[in-house]
Amino acid sequence: MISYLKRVEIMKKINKSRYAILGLLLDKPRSGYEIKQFMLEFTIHFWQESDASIYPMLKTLEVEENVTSKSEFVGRRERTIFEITEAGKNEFLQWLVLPAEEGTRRNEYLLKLFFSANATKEDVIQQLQLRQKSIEESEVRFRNIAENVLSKVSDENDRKLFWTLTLNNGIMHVKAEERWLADCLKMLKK
Amino acid sequence: MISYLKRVEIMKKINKSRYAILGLLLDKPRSGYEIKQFMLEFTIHFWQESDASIYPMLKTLEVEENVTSKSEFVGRRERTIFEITEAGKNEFLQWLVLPAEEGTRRNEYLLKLFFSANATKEDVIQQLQLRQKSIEESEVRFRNIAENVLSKVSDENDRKLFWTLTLNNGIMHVKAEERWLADCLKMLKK
DNA sequence: TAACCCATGTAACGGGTTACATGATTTT
DNA sequence: AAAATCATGTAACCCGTTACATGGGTTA
Repeated sequence: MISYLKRVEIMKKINKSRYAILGLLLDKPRSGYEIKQFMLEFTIHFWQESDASIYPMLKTLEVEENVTSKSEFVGRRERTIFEITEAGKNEFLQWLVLPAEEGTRRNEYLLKLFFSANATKEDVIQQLQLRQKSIEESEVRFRNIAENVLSKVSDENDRKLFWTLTLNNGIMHVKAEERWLADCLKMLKK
Repeated sequence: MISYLKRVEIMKKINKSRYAILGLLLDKPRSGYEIKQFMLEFTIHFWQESDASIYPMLKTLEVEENVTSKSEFVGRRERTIFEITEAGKNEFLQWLVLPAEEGTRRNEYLLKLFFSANATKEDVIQQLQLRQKSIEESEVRFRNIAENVLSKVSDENDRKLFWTLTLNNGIMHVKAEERWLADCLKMLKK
């Protein structure tokens, strides 16, 4: 229980998976599997966790008494539902108002482009087109979230507003990338 | 020497620091320290390496015979200069034409915003303004690269062109982020 | 002569993913 | 009856950073 605050003092760099998970549990009780699914639908463009992070972290949070668990049946299927405690809520809220830290920026695509004086023009153009395709896919995914997913979310206490804002962020950056790609292709074909 | 290709088969996810370093050495021979400095100036917005990656990786690359090293004096100061070998060049070029992999997207700032229904309006606005400040700093940094750094680079074989394109990418995204932040503040103040 | 770069490195630690494993239930 | 999905988990492994350490050279 105690060890967490101690870790913060000593280490500086702490695991943020915990906050992503606590935040979703503050919205409502969920199973590990539901957390995974939710992230795939809503937060994929700015936050993701793998199974191998979620399940162990839920156990850790339970030991720390930040969440409690209970067994529940959906039809005949059993699953473990986790609920946030007051302690967990407090820890989450403390994190929420802290200034966000910037993560390491690593973009392999730009790294390749940076070195592309060593490639043929054809190879560079092919890479750019691959990138265009992957960006288009993101755009489709975003439109899908906007039309099919977010439209079904109820707007208690501005929750939907903030979900929309993060989605908009993704859309803006995708559009910026598209414009930039078009510019690049224009310059290369000269 | 051998082990590298074997690792690729088995593991799938391999270290990309090697390519960033090989790419810079293909440009010209450099010391570890110069590699670090160069990245801080030119690639900071899409690629970074810490000392604790660069120096050990240079040693690994030397064992693999992808680079060779020699001692050099700058004034009285000694440093180890690394030069890429034909083998190293080949490995780099093979990577260069491969499709770029997308890294994990993790943006703590957006994660907080996503959960901001649990914060006060004042806290949210403060976070947005912090973000604005950090984005402005990026913009200044980019302008500095464009005006003071890139202007001094000679344009052998399109090198400068590609360096400019990656810089433009940063600029486009910074502008997109600024517009989005302005939109957010507008929506929140309603 | 103190402060600050230059220059190179290592140990320790936590982070996070892939791959593997299991078994039940529902759908086709 | 097979395939897909639900649901949960572990082991192994690499990744990458922080913190620490060292010592010489240069500048104010």
